[in-house]
This record gives sequence, structure tokens and C-alpha cells, in this order.
Amino acid sequence: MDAAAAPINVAVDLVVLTLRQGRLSVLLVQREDEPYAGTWALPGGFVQLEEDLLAAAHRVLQSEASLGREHTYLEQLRTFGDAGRDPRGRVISVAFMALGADLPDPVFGPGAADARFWNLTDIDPAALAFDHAEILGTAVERARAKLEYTTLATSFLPPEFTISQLRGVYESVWGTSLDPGNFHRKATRSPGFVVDLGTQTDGTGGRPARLFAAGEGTVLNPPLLRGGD
Amino acid sequence: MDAAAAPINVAVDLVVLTLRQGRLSVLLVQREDEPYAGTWALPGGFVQLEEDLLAAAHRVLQSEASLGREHTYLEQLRTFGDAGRDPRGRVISVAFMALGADLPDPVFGPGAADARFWNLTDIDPAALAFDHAEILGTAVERARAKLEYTTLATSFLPPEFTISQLRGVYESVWGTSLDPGNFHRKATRSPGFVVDLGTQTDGTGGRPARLFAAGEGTVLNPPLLRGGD
DNA sequence: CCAATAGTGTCTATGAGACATTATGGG
DNA sequence: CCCATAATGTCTCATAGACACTATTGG
Repeated sequence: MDAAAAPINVAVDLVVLTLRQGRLSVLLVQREDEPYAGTWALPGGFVQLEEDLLAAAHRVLQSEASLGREHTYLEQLRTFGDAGRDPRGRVISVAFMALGADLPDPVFGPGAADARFWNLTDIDPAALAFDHAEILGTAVERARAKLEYTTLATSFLPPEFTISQLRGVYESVWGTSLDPGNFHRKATRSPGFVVDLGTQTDGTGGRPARLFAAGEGTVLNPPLLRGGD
Repeated sequence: MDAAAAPINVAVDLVVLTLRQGRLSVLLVQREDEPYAGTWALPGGFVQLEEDLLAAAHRVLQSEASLGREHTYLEQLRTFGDAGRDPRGRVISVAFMALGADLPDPVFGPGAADARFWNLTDIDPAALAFDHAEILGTAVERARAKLEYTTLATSFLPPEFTISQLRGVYESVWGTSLDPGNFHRKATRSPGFVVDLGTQTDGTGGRPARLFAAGEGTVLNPPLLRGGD
């Protein structure tokens, strides 16, 4: 804790994930300025001197994605700080992951030429600015892992949802398909995962589904496993 | 990624965990200088301008705990950066967790009045400097969780160890007791966890135990669960 | 032989997954 | 009636955990 302090710049970068048409998507911003002008990057910004890291992340989320604190999950991933990661000088970036239900395309602010959600599969990682491909990969990996043992999947859904929609989250994020019957049982029996609202959807060519809301629990015990074999 | 850059100082803080006499212990340094002179803190130091974060963590590990890169597991935890966490000004700290086999008491360097390993149970969290109690808590939680689904436990042991010693790691870190027979089966049957060396200890009042080394695997599948109910 | 620890076998309950079956809506 | 989707039931297999048992050393 004692040595010469160095003038290092601190930024936050956000991996905003959502599902669009059942596909995992991430918000990217096309940079207007150098370095990496014209290329796509994660939304981010420098941390202000008196600003908590989480507050900085929320500020960027608001300004670059028009997303408020409600209905958006936000957690710190980790910090990327290799000496050569930014050509402008020493910049370390505290990366955050945000999850939300089918988010709108953002109204982009200054510094951005364009901003929109990309299907994960349409992104060429090598084309992203800075080390953002690595940050994005870390976020996706974290999201996939957390679906197994937390109730995080509900963050991808609106306040009221069906078990099919919840299953769709798992299938989209994991890229697998799951047995509807078995999934239904596990989801409804995991304590604290979902709450039966008693209401129903109107059937769209099938039996109407019950509506659920996210439960109070955060941990899934027992976990919902991918076939990790 | 575009706003006024602020002069924020970046530090690394280390949570160095080891087992001493079968108890989970952490390295603390008694601060010599203000702020918090005389109180115990996690070892740490400022990041140099041209230095990767991981390199800074390794440097602190070497200088404050005399620990080289060999036989020491090191991973980033997360970054603690609330605006008011350091009375000297804005300092954000990238926290790392280090694990090692029964580590020696360190020769402490400048800035420290004393340095030694503390049993976790002997620490009064409220007495630690800065927000180090929160950092320590995060590390312990992470270590406990990672024992479940990774092969990390072997990091607490010397290159050759018995299954009993491995079980002791779990029991010490989790604070539980495990069935020796069942643990033995699970540990030896988890692919990539341990490698049978074919050699034996000399029995110390009991049947001699086979010696094992850490396997190549990093993930434990299926996981070794705490009774999380 | 006894004590102590290492390692294996056996039984049972639980849960995952495959798959069948019933329930409930719309054309 | 048929189709589609929701929800539940049933069967089988694998595994966790309790616990008994065998193996191998030293005293």
C-alpha cells in the first residue's frame, strides 16, 4: 500500500446482454473517435473522481443504453488492466455485466456513431476494439455459468413470464435444447425461483400457460445443470 | 470511453490464504504509516505505470510474502473502488486471492511493522484497515465456493499429498467434517483431480496412505458438494 | 492382539433424464 | 375432431451419503 502512485486512468466497460428473438445479444457502440474510430466496442466511460464504480456503471448504462436502475441486473465482472491494452496510455477497465428483458435499441450519445444490439453469433470477435472480445467472452461465460446455480435467468424476462419463456432463456444462453416437462418440474419446484401468479396467458394455439414472477431466492439449490459431460 | 480522465490511484491488495495446523489462515501486515498506522491490513501496493495488474500482484506477493510464482495459485477477485474507501484520496484496489501450501511466515519489508499469518477465526473484521474486511470476506467466500467445482484444493497442499490431507483442506476451509470413505471414492474417481503416484507414506500408527499429486484437470465434474441445504 | 488410519463394499434415498400421458385452449 | 402447447406421471439409471467391512501398518 506504499509506493509511488502512478497516473492511471480508470474506466468502466459494460457488457449489456439481452435476448432478442430468442437469441443472446449484446449492446455494441460504434466508435466515432480515435483510437479504433469506426469499429464496434462495448459501451463504457471514465470513472469520475468522486464516483463509486457501481455508480459509474449505472451512469454509462443510462447514458449509452437509456437503461435505468429498474429491471436491470448489474454485477462487476473483473478488471482488465494490461499495460498495453489502450493505445492512448494506461487505462484499466472495470468490466460490468448487465442483463435485461428484451431491451430497446438505444438512443446513442456523443462519441458514438451508432449503437445497437448484435446477435452474439454475428459478431467477429477479432473486429472489436481494445480487448473487448476478451471482456465479452468473460461475460458470456459468467452468464452461462450463473444460470446453473442462481436465479439469474429471470433477469432476461419481463416481470410476468411463462415457464416456456424461462426455458427459452436457458436454451438461448446455453445454446442447447431442454426437455419441456423436466424443466417445468425443476423450475417450479426450486424454492424461491418462481412464484405462481395464478393468472394465465391466452392460448396461442395451445393450452394457456400459467404466469409466473421471479421469486425471492438468488441461489438455485439444487442447481440446474447443463450436461457438463 | 470518452470523458475527462480523473487522477485515480490504482492499487492491488492480496488475500494470501494457507492452512496452518489445519486452520485456514490469511497473511496480514501491520501498517507502519498513516492512515491506519498500527492496524492490520492485507498486503498490497500501488500499480506501476507500465505494469500489468497480474504482474503487480506477483510483485507484492514476492516483496511482502517472499512468495515466488511457483506453487502459488493467484487469481483476481474483483475491484473495490468506492469513492470514500481510502482517506488519502481516490484509490481503487484490484483484489487478488493467492493460495499456497503451508507458507512460511514472511520477512516483511518497508512500510510494515509486522507481518504474519492469522487464523481466520482470530481476526476481528472490524479492526482491519480500509475495507479489507470486505475484501477478505469476498476471498474466503470465493475459495469456499471454488472448492466445490474446481480442483483448487490441491493448491493448499505440497506436491505430494494423501487423500486424508486433501480431505483436511475441505474440512478446514468449509468448517465441516466429511465422511472419509465417501470422500476417498469421490476424490480418486473425479477425472483429472488427483494422480496416484504409486508410493506410500510410512504409517504413523495406521495403515500407510498412498501418495497423490494434483491432476491436470481444473474443473470438478461432478462437483463435490457441501450440504447446501 | 489392539489401536489407528486407509481404502472398499453395500444399501437406500434422491434426483436427472427419457418418455408417456393427461389437460386445455384454438381452428 | 385435430393440433399445439402446458403440465404431470412413470420408469430407469446414476450418484450422494450412511455405514459396515476389510486392509495394513505400529505398538
